[in-house]
Amino acid sequence: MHVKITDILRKHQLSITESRKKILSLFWETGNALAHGDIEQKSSDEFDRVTIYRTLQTFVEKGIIHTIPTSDNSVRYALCKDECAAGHHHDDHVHFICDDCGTTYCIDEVSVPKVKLPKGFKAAQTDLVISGTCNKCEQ
Amino acid sequence: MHVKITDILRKHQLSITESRKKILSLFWETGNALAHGDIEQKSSDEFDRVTIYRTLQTFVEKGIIHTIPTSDNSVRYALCKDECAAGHHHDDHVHFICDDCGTTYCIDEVSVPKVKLPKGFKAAQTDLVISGTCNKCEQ
DNA sequence: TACAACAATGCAACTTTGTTGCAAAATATT
DNA sequence: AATATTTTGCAACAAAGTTGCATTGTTGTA
Repeated sequence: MHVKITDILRKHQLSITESRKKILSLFWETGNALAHGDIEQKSSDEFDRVTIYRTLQTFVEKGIIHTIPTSDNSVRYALCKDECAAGHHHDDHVHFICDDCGTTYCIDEVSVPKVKLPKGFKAAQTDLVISGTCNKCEQ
Repeated sequence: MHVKITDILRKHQLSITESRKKILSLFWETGNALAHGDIEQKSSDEFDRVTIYRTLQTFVEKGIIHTIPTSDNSVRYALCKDECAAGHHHDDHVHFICDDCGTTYCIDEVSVPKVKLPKGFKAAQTDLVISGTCNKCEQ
């Protein structure tokens, strides 16, 4: 498992550091999306806040993680699929945010439908974010 | 025009105040979505920052405006259609954010396609946000 | 129209979130 | 193992958002 993580970093031409390994493994273990705050809590003062900001930024630029827009001023991040390359994200799956527990899922099974835009509008990225109740909070 | 604005406030059982009239008319005049910062600038020290926060919050609760999720930690707000009621928003149109000029459009012509979710997931709200280049920034 | 009841505003103080520059430490390269 | 490069932590700051409370403004009623 640990080997896998350093491989990912190497693959994206990033030097192997403690913080990058730790933060990347957090995403790996959690499975779901994480906000900056989540990472700060889970790494519990292991790293400086600034380091987390910069690491996330680097990961996004390199195509290791992608952002998920939200309406509550807490952008979330999730692991990209292999197809993602630096600068060009291909995350055409749906994201689901649970109103109860706050967990953010990547619904890989469902892909974002293509949308026709009015003349002159050119789409670069499309995000479909659904909020509601997840399968754990549902009774 | 001014009559219309007070009517909207009255219709949602809100008392008519200067700040509410001003902020609501800003949305009306602009047509596009506005972030908190935009409103702060456009009302140029006419009101306290706190008042703007609270006014926006009230408008969302009452169903006068709705939020548009973004990936840059600057939630935007736009006028709801008539069908929106307090607590229940029905904004099933697409939102477009221009990467160049930052303008956020409500693309009313296009409606959000329905999506099948895995078992146990119940959707309350669906947001389709597209970013790219708008028809003004396109040459 | 004036008055009482209520709601909204402004202010101050504070918390949280995000940013920048620079010296120290860690990583990579030879 | 030694040097060049990158990353980190610290400090200081800027921006964004929140809360309590006294003051002001709004509404409904007499």
